[in-house]
Amino acid sequence: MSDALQIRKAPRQRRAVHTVDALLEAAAQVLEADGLEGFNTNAVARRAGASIGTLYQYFPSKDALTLALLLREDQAFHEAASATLTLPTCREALAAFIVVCARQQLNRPQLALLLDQQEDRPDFRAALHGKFRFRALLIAILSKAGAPAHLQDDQRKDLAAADLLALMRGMTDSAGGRGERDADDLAHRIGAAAFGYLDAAPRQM
Amino acid sequence: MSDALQIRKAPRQRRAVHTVDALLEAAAQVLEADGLEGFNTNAVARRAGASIGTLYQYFPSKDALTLALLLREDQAFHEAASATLTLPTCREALAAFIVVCARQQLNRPQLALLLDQQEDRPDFRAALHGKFRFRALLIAILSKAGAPAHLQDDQRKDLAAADLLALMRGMTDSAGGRGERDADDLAHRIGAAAFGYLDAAPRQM
Amino acid sequence: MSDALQIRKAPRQRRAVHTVDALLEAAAQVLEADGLEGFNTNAVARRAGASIGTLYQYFPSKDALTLALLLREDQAFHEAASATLTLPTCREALAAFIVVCARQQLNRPQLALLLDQQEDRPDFRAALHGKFRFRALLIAILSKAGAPAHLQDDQRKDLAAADLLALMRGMTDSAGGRGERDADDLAHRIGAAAFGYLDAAPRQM
Amino acid sequence: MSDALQIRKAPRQRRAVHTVDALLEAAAQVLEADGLEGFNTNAVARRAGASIGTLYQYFPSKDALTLALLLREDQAFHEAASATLTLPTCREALAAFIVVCARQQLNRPQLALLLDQQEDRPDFRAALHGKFRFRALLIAILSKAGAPAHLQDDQRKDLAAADLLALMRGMTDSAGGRGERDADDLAHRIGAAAFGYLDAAPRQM
DNA sequence: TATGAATGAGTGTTCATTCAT
DNA sequence: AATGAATGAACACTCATTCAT
Repeated sequence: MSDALQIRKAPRQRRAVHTVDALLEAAAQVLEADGLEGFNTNAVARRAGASIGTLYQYFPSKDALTLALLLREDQAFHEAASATLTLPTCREALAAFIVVCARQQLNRPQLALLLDQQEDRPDFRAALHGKFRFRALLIAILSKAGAPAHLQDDQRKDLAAADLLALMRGMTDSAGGRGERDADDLAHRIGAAAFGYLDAAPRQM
Repeated sequence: MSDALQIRKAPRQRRAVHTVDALLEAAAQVLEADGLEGFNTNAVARRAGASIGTLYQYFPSKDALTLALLLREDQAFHEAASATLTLPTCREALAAFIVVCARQQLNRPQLALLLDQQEDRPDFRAALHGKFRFRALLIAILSKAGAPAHLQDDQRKDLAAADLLALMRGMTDSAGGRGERDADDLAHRIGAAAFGYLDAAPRQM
Repeated sequence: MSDALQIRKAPRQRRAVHTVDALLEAAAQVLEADGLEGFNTNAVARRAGASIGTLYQYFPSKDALTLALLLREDQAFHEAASATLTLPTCREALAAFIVVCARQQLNRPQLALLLDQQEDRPDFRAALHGKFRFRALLIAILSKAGAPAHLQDDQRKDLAAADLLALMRGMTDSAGGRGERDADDLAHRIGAAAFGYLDAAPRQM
Repeated sequence: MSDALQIRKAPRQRRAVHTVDALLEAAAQVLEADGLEGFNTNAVARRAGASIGTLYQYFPSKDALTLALLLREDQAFHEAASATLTLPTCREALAAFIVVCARQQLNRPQLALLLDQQEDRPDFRAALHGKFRFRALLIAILSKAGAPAHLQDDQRKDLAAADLLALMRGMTDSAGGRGERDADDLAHRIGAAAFGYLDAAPRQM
């Protein structure tokens, strides 16, 4: 279980690097085109123009392939999202973060949706810092100057980060599914909900 | 495609009604316990104490079974949600609607999550008025007295309904996945985001 | 691992019983004809005139099938061997035991040889009392009247039983491989070695 | 069939000799560590620190590798066994022969067991004089002074050699499998059976 | 000469679905 | 109406072997 999700061997020759790339891109395309039910290793290999044996030389299992795709897709996304941390205030950073997320999602919406669902699988959760890295990012943003007073508490901050992430994910997935293409408009609407969430008074219990 | 998703025959005898109920409840339990990957017709029949042949007498395909389960789960939910239409103002109705959704989701969170995902399948979308019924409901709520002025436009109302639904779904699924149990607290947080969304000024383009 | 080797479901209808029998006999024939390397589930199903799905309805894995075959082959053999316990003296019982073994082995020599090898697999050892039942039998025989004095010690008895079993197995497998057909002659030669073994003075250390 | 089992090319350079040795030793280790089911060419090459291509430069097939290993393991063994021919009497030579066998087997028991089984494969039998060489040796021993009178007949001598070899193989494999380490004690027990076999009167038919 | 990337037939196994009883 | 035996296409994965570099 531990190494069953790791890449099997690092490609050394240039040809091999190209093959791995082709396999990952093929995986993305199959997932987009045929959904989870059409996502099988034979189809991925075929679309990559590789043999099934080649696929398994680099990925020890179907799950390892999926995970590698997840990581690849999160890569650039996470870097862009991290850059928002340089902004001084909570509101600025959050707004920028939302824009980054919306753009990412509308880029390849079908793919993003399916990968979002895969990220929730417990075995992936374990092998992945991804989701949690995004949450950590959001927590850092909520710790910046100008954050609502009631978010001083770490526990509340944690919950707020989870809520905001979920809200964003829900809205972006839905927008992607409906074929929206204007990321900035989507970001604006998400921002409305997110800032509404932050500015609301906490519930009195 | 036309009848492949319809129930095969209406159960006439009381015993048959009971069998169908048992099959649906078994389907729900298998889905909750073993997830999508453990959800297969043999397992459902076994858990229902019925034979696989019996299952196929009432459901012409696995998809028909899934769809029937979806409808069953939406039934009570939809009724409770409809009741909120009796409330006079938009804010009251929306608040009540959110409470209903949160309670529904936290009732059987795992099941609700998986069914939410199934609802997105294109073939189900087509055969299902469900999702759209909820959207229609929400549109009706947004047409009540006290709704933001910028939602006069039908197209904007449509978009807002989709956004709010997505936002709620994202937050409830996430809360359910984290094991939250306090539906009213969850509803309060969702409300914060939802009303924030509604009260925000529309984007100037 | 625990139930992966057990039969999956007991056949209820007469047709099913027949199918299971056919599968086991097909397994035996494939093993005899094509050896371990030709022994695969598809070949077994094909020879049984069944589909691969049917095979897996009764045997949850290839190993379960192999194990079931092992048990089937040991069944009659073990019963006949047990009957030798009714004989009064150690020498009579052992002689009879050897005859039973020789006959069993020369009956389907190729099959017996391959099954002997399978019996040594650790996972089968665990799931099987078989081999040990034979050893227990032999130990009981060595405890009868007329057994050599130096076999009073339980540990020595144990070792002697293992040695005799191994000796018999080696000689019968070899005879079977060479195509011998005269079980009584083989038994006579085995007896010579076995009684020589028993009558020899233990080593002075 | 003719050259598929032969070594592909004799290693000329010293480096190549070393490579072949490393491959054979790696084969032995893989066989010991992981059994027949873990014994594959990729694993052997990896353990030898060579590439799969290199392996196939020296061994045209997996079987050729196995066969070469068999020959290597028999080499020293056969030489030691041959030396017993210098002893004058049948009993002395046989006793010495047994000791040599026991020591060989307990040296690397797991390996010896698996190679014993491979030796029985028909295609190996054909390509191998090994087994028969040992039988020839034993026949020579049985022709020495002091051999039982009833072994004058060549056919009987042949059968006795086969029986004794099988008996020894059975007992040594079993002892090795049980983890025995005292080769001399094992040899003593084998001797008891072997001499018992020789001294017994032939069966009257 | 050595490498390791690539191949693809083959194997174990699952599961939706049918149909004789 | 209910059963459960049977089917077989489909899929994950392995491994002996080849060949361009």
